Amino acid sequence: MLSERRLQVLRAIVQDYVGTEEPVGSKALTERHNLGVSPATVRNDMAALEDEGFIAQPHTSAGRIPTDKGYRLFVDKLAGVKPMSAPERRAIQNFLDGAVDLDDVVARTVRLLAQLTRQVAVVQYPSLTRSTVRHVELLSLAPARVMLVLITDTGRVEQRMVDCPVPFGEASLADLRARLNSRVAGRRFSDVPLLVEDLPEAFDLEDRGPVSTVLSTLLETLVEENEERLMIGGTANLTRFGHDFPLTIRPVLEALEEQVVLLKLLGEAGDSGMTVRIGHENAYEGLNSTSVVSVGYGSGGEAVAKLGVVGPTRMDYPGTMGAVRAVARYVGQILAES
Amino acid sequence: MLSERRLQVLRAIVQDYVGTEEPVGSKALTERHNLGVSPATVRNDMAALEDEGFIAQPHTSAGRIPTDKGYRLFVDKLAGVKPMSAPERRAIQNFLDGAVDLDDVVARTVRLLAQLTRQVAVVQYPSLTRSTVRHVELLSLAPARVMLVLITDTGRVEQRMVDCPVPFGEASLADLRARLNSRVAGRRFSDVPLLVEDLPEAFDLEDRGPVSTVLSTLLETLVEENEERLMIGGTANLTRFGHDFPLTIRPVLEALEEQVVLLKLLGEAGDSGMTVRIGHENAYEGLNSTSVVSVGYGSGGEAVAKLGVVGPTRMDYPGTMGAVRAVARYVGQILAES
DNA sequence: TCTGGCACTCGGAAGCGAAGAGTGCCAGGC
DNA sequence: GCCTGGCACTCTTCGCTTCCGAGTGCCAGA
Repeated sequence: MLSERRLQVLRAIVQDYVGTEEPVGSKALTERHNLGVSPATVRNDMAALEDEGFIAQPHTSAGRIPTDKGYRLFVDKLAGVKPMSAPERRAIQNFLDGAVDLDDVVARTVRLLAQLTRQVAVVQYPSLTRSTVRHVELLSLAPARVMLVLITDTGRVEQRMVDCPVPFGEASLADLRARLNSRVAGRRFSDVPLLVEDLPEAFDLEDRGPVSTVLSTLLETLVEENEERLMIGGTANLTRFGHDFPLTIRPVLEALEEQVVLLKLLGEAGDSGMTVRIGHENAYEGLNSTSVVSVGYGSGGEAVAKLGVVGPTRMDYPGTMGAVRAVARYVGQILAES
Repeated sequence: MLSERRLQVLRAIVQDYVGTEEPVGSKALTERHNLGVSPATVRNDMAALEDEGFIAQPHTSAGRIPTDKGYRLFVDKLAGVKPMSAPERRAIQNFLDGAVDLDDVVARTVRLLAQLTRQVAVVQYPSLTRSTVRHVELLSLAPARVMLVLITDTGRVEQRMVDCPVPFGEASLADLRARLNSRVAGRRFSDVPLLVEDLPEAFDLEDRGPVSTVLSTLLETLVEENEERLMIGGTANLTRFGHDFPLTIRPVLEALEEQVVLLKLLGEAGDSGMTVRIGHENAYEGLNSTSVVSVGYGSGGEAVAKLGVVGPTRMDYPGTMGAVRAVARYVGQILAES
């Protein structure tokens, strides 16, 4: 177990390194933080911290920088979450309040997060399966062609074209619409499959074909993982990443382009509470020198999707976590209101 | 006027520079292209080209690189559009054919363009005002709350929430829906305002309020410029930009994040045919060292939106133009089919 | 008008040395 | 037993000089 002072030393190293972006030495540490001991003592502590793998030296005659393990300890034990100031909170609320629809909410959230944290922001659209159905609409566009529109309580809208094997009468369609809505409106999407299972039986034999086609499309829409959309922003912040550019930034940009990777990234994060993945803790290789701070957000108490930021492992964790948490909270409120 | 050979020299310089990314000297030129003259002669030609402002020297003892003006001449007079090969065309078609909805078409187009050109791809969603109405749907979500859903012939769907001042009866809503569709279905969005102008008069006095509210929301949706959405991709290709990284890449990333800037960029491009904007020809300062190749695409003969790529001025113009043109053509076909 | 030759310029790479930051270790003090 | 000041040592960084070569411009001759 590390002594109290050694933890203080580690905290000081992390803070200084995050601030200056340069390896920090024993002398500078004692000058900037009054630890009450001499540089020589700090040196001993540093040697111990290095033995334990919390810090490392880039090269022999340089200061120390925290390792992923060091950041992990810092986040878990040494630093809290820095709350947003009142003006900041007001600004967040004002900015988000101006949104006109779900797309706008998400877009604004991305911008906001990117600006607050000066990092890359990632916001997932409220997921279908965890939302509840507000309304299902069926539009007859052509005799054998129906458009299916799903509206969620979070304001998200999904539409899908359905080509029926045989024409579908307007009356039957209205019937289906009515029955469908009376069964599923207000229910969770994940419950829908069970709720509509026996629906075709209520129809005449001739209509069962089209009804089944529509229903199976509906179910498809629900399970389709790739409908998990997300939006990213603030990539220009990547340029503040480090000095060794192309090598660092490239894989990150590539990862950000792969929505699958990002969704997995957010998906892996714990379901409740804030998750911080540091450096190599990220499964995806390209993000090994980045940290991901993410948290769920939702209209009620329950999370319907996640949002977060991607930044260098050398980031201001307390501040970033504070911003992410605050933004998630307000987005949840906005969604609940709409 | 420049002699034929001098134009050849310019063409050779552009080609070599694009290939090697290094200033090209007179000796290398004569070796790689059989111009039939000696380096000394080429040197004279180069001096002339430099006088005219088509090429420049980064520093005294280096080779020449093309200026924006040089690229302009190259694009206008010296190079054609390189057609895609048959296998490439097939690949494009196959890739786009798999799309399930409009979002998917746009997403796939972006990926495709980025991969083909190895540059940043920008694809604008089919614009509302230039499309025609397929269907307008009104859903009653609550007594005084209506959801307006617009469906275009290109498959695009827009929805908007409408809060009515007073409750709106189900029957009246159905009436409005029917009248609205019979008037506007199949018509161009730009004609809609005129077509619905006198619609409120057909209703009872008590319903005119809600009807007007719904209609004005409809019109709002149509004119709202910021509803011009677009998608970008391939930003990882920016890392192949140049050696002087942060400085070059930063403003470009910033520009790409500003949808307004990009829309303006595409908007400025000529309405028909391919447009190439080279370096300083771009109004936006951050893109002064990039070129933008864009072209309109559409389901019929007419362009409903634009797509293009953003890359370094030092790009393979014939190849890029060929790819952009081919992709635009196939996207148009896909939209027409759906 | 083109060509070969030649002197000149200048940027980039390589080599060298001094400076400085930071460390590890040790002996002595509290 | 822990902390401290001192000291020798290690490396990186920076500036300086030198050298090399690519590329040019110009000129005289074919």
